[in-house]
Amino acid sequence: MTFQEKVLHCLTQIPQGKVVTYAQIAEAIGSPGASRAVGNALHRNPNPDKYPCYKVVNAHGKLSCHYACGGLAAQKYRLEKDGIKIIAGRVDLSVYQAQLITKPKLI
DNA sequence: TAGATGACTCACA
DNA sequence: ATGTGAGCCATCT
Repeated sequence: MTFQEKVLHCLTQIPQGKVVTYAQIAEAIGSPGASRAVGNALHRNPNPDKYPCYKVVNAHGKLSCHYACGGLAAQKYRLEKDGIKIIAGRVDLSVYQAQLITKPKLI
């Protein structure tokens, strides 16, 4: 399982109405600090339709301005549709940050 | 194999 | 609050 596979798998584990940060994913897949690499994996997301990459935000809860699957507007739209309130272009991590209990390595 | 790149993060001014 | 600089990891060229 490649790094990208792990990242994508984590995306499928994000509960509806929640979001996660890049660093969170990196830590969940066993590579804490690889937040940048996570961004890379999402950038090369092979199935943007299957993997909810729009649920991934940076450490400040802000949406990625480089989101390539419909643009920032689409990302915001999907998040709101998931029940996530966007405030000033960002989400309230203290409320919407999900706990990534995903452990691809153990499965 | 080495160097450059990026959807990041943290610390400091 | 905003801007800059350095560190980080996986992938690309």
